[in-house]
Amino acid sequence: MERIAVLPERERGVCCPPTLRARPEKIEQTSEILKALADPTRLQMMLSLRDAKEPVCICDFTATFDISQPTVSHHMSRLREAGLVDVTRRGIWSFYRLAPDLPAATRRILNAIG
Amino acid sequence: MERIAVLPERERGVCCPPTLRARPEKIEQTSEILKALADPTRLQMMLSLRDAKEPVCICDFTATFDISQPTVSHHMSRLREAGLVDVTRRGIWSFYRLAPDLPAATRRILNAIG
DNA sequence: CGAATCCATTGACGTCCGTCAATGGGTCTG
DNA sequence: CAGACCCATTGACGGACGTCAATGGATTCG
Repeated sequence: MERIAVLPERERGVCCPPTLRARPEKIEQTSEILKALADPTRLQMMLSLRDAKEPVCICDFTATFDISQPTVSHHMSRLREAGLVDVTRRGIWSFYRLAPDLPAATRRILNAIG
Repeated sequence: MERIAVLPERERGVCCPPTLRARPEKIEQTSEILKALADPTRLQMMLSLRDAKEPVCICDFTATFDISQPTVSHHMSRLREAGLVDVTRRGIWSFYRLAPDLPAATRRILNAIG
């Protein structure tokens, strides 16, 4: 059994709680963002919007993914509630784009993905 | 009503499916990583491990978070199954650290967070 | 107006998730 | 060996999630 990097010495019954640098509120908020991204369909949507030069409409996503139109709408609602996305209606169509006021950290995560 | 950036012109019944750049398999895999991170407790744990100079044991997390010991173990199992984390047992203790072979993209996400 | 198109909402269903109490297996100390 | 300590697993439960079929509102075209 190899000795992995610097295992700390310990005494029974004594714990060394790690210091939590981030505020709990911030953690909660970040985990909401991650929840919104943690679905294959929504992730795909977000990457499409990230790389799109123009806003994209629901009908396009419906044509792309192998899921029903209500499900596409449902996912978009979740992205919107998470503040990741932005709608504009024009006639019959609903066009979506990345939220223009996306926090820097969120944008970093999005760019880190792929 | 203001005109948002370049809304594309559309014709009824004609869709413009966005091009999907990432392979579906890769998307699925990334979303698994995000699922593993998308819980406040696990996110906190991952950030602690990211910033820790030494491996951290379960008892420390149990002392830090306001959840039961089985729940702490359960979260660690999920992180391990996602390949994000690595265990070493020493006597009574189980020490965890970030997986040494963490993919570059995963590491970027982790650093992007906070 | 009537038909067609796009989209959001509702209701329902099965599955996964986060949590705990209880239990048991390992390991050290006296 | 007996007791204390650390940890993983199991089983259970309520809640959230992903999906669809059905419905209806809104808008445009003929």
